[in-house]
Amino acid sequence: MKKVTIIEDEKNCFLCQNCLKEWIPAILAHKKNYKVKKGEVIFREGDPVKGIFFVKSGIVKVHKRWGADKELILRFASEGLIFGHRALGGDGIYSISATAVQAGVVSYVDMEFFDATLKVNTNFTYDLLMFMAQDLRISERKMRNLAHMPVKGRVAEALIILKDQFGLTPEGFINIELSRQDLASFSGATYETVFRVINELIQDGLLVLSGKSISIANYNKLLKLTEDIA
Amino acid sequence: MKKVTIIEDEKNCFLCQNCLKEWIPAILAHKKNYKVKKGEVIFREGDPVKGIFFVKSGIVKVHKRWGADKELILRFASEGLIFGHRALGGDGIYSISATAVQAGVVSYVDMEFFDATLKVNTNFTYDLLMFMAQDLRISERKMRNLAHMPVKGRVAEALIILKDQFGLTPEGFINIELSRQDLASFSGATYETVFRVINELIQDGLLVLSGKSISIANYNKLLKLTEDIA
DNA sequence: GAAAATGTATGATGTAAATCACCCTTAAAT
DNA sequence: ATTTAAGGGTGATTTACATCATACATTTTC
Repeated sequence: MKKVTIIEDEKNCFLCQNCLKEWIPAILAHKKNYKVKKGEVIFREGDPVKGIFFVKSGIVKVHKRWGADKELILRFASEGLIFGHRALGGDGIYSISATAVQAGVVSYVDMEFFDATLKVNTNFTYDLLMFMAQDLRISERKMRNLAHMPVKGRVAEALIILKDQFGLTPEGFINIELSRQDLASFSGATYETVFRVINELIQDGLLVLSGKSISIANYNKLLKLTEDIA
Repeated sequence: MKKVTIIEDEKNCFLCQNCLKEWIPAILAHKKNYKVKKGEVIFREGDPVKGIFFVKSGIVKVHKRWGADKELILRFASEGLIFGHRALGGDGIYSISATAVQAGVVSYVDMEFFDATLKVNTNFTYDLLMFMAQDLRISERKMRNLAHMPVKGRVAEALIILKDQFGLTPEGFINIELSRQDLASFSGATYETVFRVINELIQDGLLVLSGKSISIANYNKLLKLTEDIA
């Protein structure tokens, strides 16, 4: 990661916007900005925890591996989102990896300073608590899906989540460049199975492809695949 | 749920022990204690959120269903643990169900009061944040396991978690009465598959059964089944 | 600009785990 | 006390996925 200096920094800083005005100088003094390239690993599962990150621009995948060549993408952190915060109160080892899937800039503060920020800015702590409750609801739904929902439903849900998080291009395609392998890892299935499922969804007129871009042609039918009433 | 009055109530009250002394009278004024029978539903996925619960005694399973007859047990709340807190900052609908698996007493405070408690007791909010970060790490590991770990490993991990949380009886058995169906739901597999896997584990000398009770005969081998290095 | 690496596409084969089926025991309910 | 329900045990069958194999396209690298 290459360190970069950004002149105007308060405007799109997650911490600055959620903390006391009086604390902003402290944030600016501690914060470091890093440029990350596509595919660059920010930290790896098992690494010692050094601090907390925020996405300034670009997209970061948060993932966990199994064995040598299997991974599960837990979520994508896009502009304004925090990542690495699951390390709070832990054993000092990152339980997940973070890798840029689209080049951008990430902000970083060391753990000690982040902890001080929480203790000083009680409103920020409260807001973060609400945010993490939301994270937990999403995780638990995904757990249930992995245990019981067929792959088709999981792919459908993955696409809906991506559409909600990243929106659509002017042409109506889901606005994220994602490899098929990453889409498979996000759905919790293999590349080949996801490939076949997508073909079925195209046959049935729920999706339309254009190169790597995916467009949702029938949202209601796609949504129905994510529901549990057979 | 039958409401019960408990005279000495500060001693084993999760809130009292983590909040400011000055706040305790407010807690005692708002808190309600309910007796729950084995199998009794405390709240159901989809119900409107009314408040937050704490286990005073007994064991509560937190679970999420799929279709008519499939469920996944997310975790067990035992003495002193909070449940229902994922509702914080949500849409006012419980995303999970809570059911007693062993009779006991649960405490309850309404959402409004809990929210006030968070705002007044900033240390409590901080502690809860750390607790939820831990919850998130556990959830994400379980997600990864459901996606990639074979059932044998998941059953092994379930048993280790149960042993860590509930300890052992004097005779060395995992100290929780759990139906095979619940063990299967906690492992994210069907009753039949878990039954077969347990038999294999007995054959291989990793487990010993006595009626419904399970004893871990070879902890290291069991632990090895939960690791990802093939 | 050749070579290596990475992503995409698709059929054939294998298998882990779900589903179905049945019976048997124990606990709860009428 | 007899029925009903709930949990436990076990084999046979099915299936949804993963795995394997192979080919081609595209991007990156030296």
